[in-house]
Amino acid sequence: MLQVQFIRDNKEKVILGLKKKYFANPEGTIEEVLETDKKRRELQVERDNVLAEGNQYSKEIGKLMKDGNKEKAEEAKQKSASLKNKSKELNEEVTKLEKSLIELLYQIPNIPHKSVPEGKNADDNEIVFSVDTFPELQEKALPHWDLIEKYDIIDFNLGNKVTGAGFPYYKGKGAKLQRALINFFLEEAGNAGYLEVQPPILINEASGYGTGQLPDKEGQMYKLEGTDAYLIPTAEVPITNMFRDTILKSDDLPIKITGYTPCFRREAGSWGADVRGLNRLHQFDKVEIVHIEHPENSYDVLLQMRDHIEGIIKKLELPYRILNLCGGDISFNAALCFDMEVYSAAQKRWLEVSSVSNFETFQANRLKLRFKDKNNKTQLAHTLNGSALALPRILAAILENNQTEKGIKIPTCLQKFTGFDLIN
RNA sequence: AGAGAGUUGGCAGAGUGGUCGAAUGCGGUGGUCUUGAAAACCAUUGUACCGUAAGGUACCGGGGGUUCGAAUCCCUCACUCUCUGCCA
Repeated sequence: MLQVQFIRDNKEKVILGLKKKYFANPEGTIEEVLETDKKRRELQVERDNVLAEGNQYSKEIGKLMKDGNKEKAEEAKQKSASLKNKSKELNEEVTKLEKSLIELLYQIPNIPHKSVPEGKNADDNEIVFSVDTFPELQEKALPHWDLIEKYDIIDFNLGNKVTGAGFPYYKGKGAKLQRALINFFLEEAGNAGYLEVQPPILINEASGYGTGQLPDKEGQMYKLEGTDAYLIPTAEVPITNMFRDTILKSDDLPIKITGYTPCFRREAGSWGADVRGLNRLHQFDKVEIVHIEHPENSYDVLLQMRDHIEGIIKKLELPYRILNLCGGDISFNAALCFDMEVYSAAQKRWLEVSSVSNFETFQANRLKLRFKDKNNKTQLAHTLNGSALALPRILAAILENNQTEKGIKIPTCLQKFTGFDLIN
């Protein structure tokens, strides 16, 4: 959520940013925000004045009662009572305006950073880097959904029976490979200085609002009946919300946290031909990295995070590319976002395996996540996060790219975790 | 899940209707003293909104109510602790 103060001070900049994001009717929305905000402030002053007057009377009454001057006290009571009614009315209006202001602000996405490319959709994303050599597969190369069956390492039908579509069983070497990937990712993050946490995988509504999944993406999460709890769509939610309603000390920053969790996504409406096999699931595993940073450092840090993720992909020996998402494709919350994609050679497709973003103060404002700066002033921190990494598509790419006649070769970096070097 | 007791500022802990944004202690910050440090002493030390400022308003777990006036009384929800039950 943008700060009203920021919108007030940077009206034109905000409108231009919203246009870059292809937000409908930026001028009208911003105008509405500013008007609502102005009215709110005016009414608040009025209400506060009435309350101040009432407080004066109350103090007076106290004194008069003590002095035993009942008549005058009664008089003052009458006046105070009428003021009270007035302040109640004003207060209701202020509350109403505050509510509509917040609702308006919830609809407004983050303003893109200046280096976000212009563009309407995924075709306009800027390719920051791409490998130029791709694995050459034998003629009979199989897509991963066939390899999975051939080696009996993942069972979708069992998942269908026990739970439903998109909840596969990993079996034998498939399950071990999953575990190896999780361990490998966590170890890499640990070596890079991240504190490992194991967060809850259920979150409450306040947390959903804190990181921006609510109110707009409610349909993407599973809600537990009879509770206000949701299954997490990403570890970002429970990890970043660790710092909700927090004022950090200056030297607490930077904060770097990693965590492995399963992630749950309803993916309502996006089920179709493109999502066979591991390409899109309702439950999947992911290791996430989260930063809380000083505003001055956040863009350097974003690149460091990108490097970290790139390093992991390189160690896995997967062909990859890095995209700088354009204004039309970048997510609601992000100011700048890089997508990392690996090439899955049998499908002949790029698969998104990570997304690393700087939210600047957009999340922090909702979270009330602040820190004391050098001058002991309280200001909003910057939050960043990235997947490092999401498992299923990495698995798909490993299976497809590393298939040989003898079986599937396990990347060297994983072998100490799997205990085997071939799936056959 | 049942019974009882709680929830106050960074922490500990007073405060049961008016001058309480809140005693006191600890901690933090600045200063005096000292060659330096400790100790001692003095001052200062919550958050948010409005305002150029002076200042005003709100906040004592969340929400609602009673009252001219609520940290204090009432209702409700959440959480914590103790005992009982259950349990990986």
